[in-house]
Amino acid sequence: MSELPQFKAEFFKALAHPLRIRIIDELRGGEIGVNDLCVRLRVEQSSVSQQLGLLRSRNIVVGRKEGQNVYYSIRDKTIFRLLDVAKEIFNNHLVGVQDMLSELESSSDVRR
Amino acid sequence: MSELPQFKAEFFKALAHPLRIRIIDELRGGEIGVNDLCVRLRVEQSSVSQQLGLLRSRNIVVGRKEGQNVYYSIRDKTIFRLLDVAKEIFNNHLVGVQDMLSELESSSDVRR
DNA sequence: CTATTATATTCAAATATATTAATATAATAA
DNA sequence: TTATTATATTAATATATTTGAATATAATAG
Repeated sequence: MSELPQFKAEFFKALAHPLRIRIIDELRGGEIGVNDLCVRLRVEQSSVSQQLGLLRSRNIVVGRKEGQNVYYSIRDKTIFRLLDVAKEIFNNHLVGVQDMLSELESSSDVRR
Repeated sequence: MSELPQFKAEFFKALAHPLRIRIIDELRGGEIGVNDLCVRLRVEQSSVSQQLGLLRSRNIVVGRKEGQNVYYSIRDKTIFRLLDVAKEIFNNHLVGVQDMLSELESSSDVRR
């Protein structure tokens, strides 16, 4: 039997953290240094490094050391596509909610 | 600031479980009953129901009761696309591993 | 060498999730 | 009603993850 479900689950687990998502989003524009990341995200250095470490261990991100700075980038940009599809799913859900709301409105004849 | 990262993280968390991934994959062919799911996945009923419950609570899946059976289906098929993109990412990684292996081989001159 | 700056790691406590077995509910059949 | 079948929920325990503070490392400046 395929191991793929197991791998996929672990991969999604790596993405299942708000700060990690935010970090990945920041990397859309290309390589960025740790310090910059901390400033932009307004998160303390130790937390950012921790999550970068996790992403690194899952091969989602790669660091390049230059002097005393480390610049990170996404290893496989397909991940951005993944996040975009996730956003699309949310948009669909939001539409669903709006539909529900307007149905409620019209059925109770409150409007106008 | 956007709440999207938080939502996305929770969504990915819902997908971050091998059995839940397998369940979703089974739903690609359309609606399927709980019992069928248990048989196909060779997992006991209680575990399947538990994970279905989780997926239901996250609006990923929806159940339709007919007699004593409950048939589940995916609420938004965009999720299949998400899983496909995830698979693509794995394929990329596997290629990367193969590259690594062949580099090792050639650098140590063990081959042929 | 010492101090400073950038980044990473570790640790303990809190919280969350997974697992397994047991039990509950609900529909139907006898 | 009682028994049976299908599904869902609960509870106990085990395991994993998150968080924040402290500390470690590594590069460079003085």
